Amino acid sequence: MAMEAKTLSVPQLAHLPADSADGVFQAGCPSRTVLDHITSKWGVLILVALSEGEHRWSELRRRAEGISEKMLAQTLKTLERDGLVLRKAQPVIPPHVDYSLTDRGYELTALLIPLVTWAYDNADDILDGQR
Amino acid sequence: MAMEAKTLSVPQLAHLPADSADGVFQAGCPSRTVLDHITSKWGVLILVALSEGEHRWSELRRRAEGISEKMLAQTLKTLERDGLVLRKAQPVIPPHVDYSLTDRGYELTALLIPLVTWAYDNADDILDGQR
DNA sequence: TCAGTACCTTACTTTAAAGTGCGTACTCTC
DNA sequence: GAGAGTACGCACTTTAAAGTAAGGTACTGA
Repeated sequence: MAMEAKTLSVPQLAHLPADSADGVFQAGCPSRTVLDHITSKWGVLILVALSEGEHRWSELRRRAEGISEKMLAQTLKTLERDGLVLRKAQPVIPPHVDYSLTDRGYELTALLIPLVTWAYDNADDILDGQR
Repeated sequence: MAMEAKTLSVPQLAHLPADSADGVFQAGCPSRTVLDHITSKWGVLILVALSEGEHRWSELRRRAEGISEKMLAQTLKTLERDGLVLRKAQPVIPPHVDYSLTDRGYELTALLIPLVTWAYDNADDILDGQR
């Protein structure tokens, strides 16, 4: 049982399914747009935050430290338009709005979270190696 | 009435390992920098291209359609500094330089490829839903 | 000789992303 | 009745990312 920690069994052959996703290399491919949205600085953070459950506007603002109100609004709007985030507004005063993930959003965060975790785990090593 | 079709069996409790990667939400966290590199527009494409094996400069240039020479140079330099890409230059003329992934690079692309594949598979759906 | 290839670098310009600050229309607390 | 909280929208400015264009080297093949 020793150190199972991060012994990722490096799959030297992690290929793209060449027949299907090869198109990302083409300039006009729509996947480029989608990729830009989901790999955007704040997009990643918001998606990951929402993977932990429903959040209100102000909770997200506090969670994603450093985000401005403008960027939060913009990011949420994009993700909502992409069908990744669901916006539920209650017509009360003061306003109460809940954000959560759609099915598609959950599907995506399942892939995003390992990436973020990897970045976190490797960040120090990577930046240290640059003297 | 009963048009709440979007309900989901929320299958993925794909949580962050809260104890470890939670720090990404903090403003000064080094993982933010690393995340920016590996989720950059061209960074993703170059990494995925290299996951298919060694490539020469001009091969990468052709593969990642639309990239400028400046961006290719810059992206490769960043990835090399991050210890994700290996540069092997043969001192011949005309110059011959091969780029490949390091172990760490392979580890990363193993996570990146599912993401890119997902983006490709869902791109049309996502963009169509915005009429 | 003269274009062509391979791998870049530097300088300049354009564009898109992000930040700043203000206003709104309420209500609830001090 | 002053101030804070809530969820934004809008206009403006700053800054960082990206594109454009040109140049450079040391050759090779025509």
